[in-house]
Amino acid sequence: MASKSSKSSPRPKTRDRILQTALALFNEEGEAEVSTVEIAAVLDISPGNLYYHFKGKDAIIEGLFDDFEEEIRQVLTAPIAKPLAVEDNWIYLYIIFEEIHDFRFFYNALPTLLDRCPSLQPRFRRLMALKQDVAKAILISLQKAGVLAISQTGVDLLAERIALQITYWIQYCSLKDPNRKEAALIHEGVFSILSQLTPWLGEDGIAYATLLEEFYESRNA
Amino acid sequence: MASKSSKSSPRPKTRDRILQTALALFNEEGEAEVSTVEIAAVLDISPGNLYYHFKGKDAIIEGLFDDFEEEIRQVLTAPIAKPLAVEDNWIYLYIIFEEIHDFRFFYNALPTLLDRCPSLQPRFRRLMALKQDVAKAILISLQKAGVLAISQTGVDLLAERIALQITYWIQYCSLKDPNRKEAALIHEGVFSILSQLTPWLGEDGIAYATLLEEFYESRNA
DNA sequence: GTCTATATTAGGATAGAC
DNA sequence: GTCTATCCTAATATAGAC
Repeated sequence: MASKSSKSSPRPKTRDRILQTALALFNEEGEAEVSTVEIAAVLDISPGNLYYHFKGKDAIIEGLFDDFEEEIRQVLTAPIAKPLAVEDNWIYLYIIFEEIHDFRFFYNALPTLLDRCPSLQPRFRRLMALKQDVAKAILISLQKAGVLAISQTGVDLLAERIALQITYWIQYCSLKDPNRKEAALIHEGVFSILSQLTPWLGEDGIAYATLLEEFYESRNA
Repeated sequence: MASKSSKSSPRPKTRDRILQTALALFNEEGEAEVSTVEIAAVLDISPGNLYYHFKGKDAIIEGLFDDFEEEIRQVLTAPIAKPLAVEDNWIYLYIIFEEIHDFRFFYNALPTLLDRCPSLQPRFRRLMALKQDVAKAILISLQKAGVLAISQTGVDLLAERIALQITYWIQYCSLKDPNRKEAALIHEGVFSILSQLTPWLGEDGIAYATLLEEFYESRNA
């Protein structure tokens, strides 16, 4: 019942090519600025053909969301295993950011998009909640391990702020500087989020901050 | 050279009624979903009349931005006077949030809107930078006063996170729960932002946290 | 599955009378 | 300043041949 965009069939399937091209165009120009005709033109197929595969633009958007949801769920449901040290969670942030970047057209007009495709509303909301829950779970495990000296309500607030920052970091940075390279942008986002934990680390805070800055600089040259 | 939407002339001026109605509709349904014809219909004037006052929808948007920019600048350029204690800055947060809420249609599709109205791009970017600069200035004065135990780069990071959170808080909360009342939403946003300062307050942190929660509860009944 | 052709609609925008 | 009437354009969507 979900979309099979993976390696089930041999041929280059038009349906998948449509999704792929639509995604690229949406991300570049914004979903609102891209018409079905344009997608078809880029693919060098007829609009009629496109409509054979998708009932319309909304169906394409839903198809793309299927992919996004699947990938993001994989990331979010996997890592609830080993929190280790604070700095070991950065890899998940990276992956989430990359996922969001890949589907950034979606995040660039969330309210508009969700009320044009009401079926996506609950699904997106569940993803947001899941993201925040995972953040909270990680924070709590760090708290219980004595790494984070933070109160219970502090955890809730922090988890929410982190979830918000993850959601909008890429858009915010792109607004400030549209020419920013993806890698640098994501790297800085991870750094910004992790650096937020510093003041709750007590004595280890200084060491952590140093470590974090080294990590940050390491990719900045 | 700016828009005169204030009390300069006696009559109820159609131009202003257009702006006012457009703003209400944009906020409710999203800018993309509102046509010039619809605006005219709600106002009970003809589309032709609307086009007499504004070259088109983009001109209306720019007119609204003029108002927004003016108001937000007033707030942001005024307060650089007395930072006092941490908790005294909450009033500015309130006002900024209300301003953003009043023009939320704009924030709900920033990337799309800005590349449809390129003239607004540098203006909006300046506003974002100003917001972040003000946040930073306040944080620095608190730091210098010995209230905030935070490093120089810590201030930069914190100011950026705060600016981001201000920008997107309302949208984020509305996505989670569309029925949330404006007042509660803003109140919680102010609380969330201020609570972020707690861990840098050292010994006063506990007192501050308590004070903050009382402030939060006080409006929550 | 894919094409060509075309129907349908709606939004943006203007001309000219009042 | 305001209205009526109308045009233009572009996007969505479908029918029917290949």
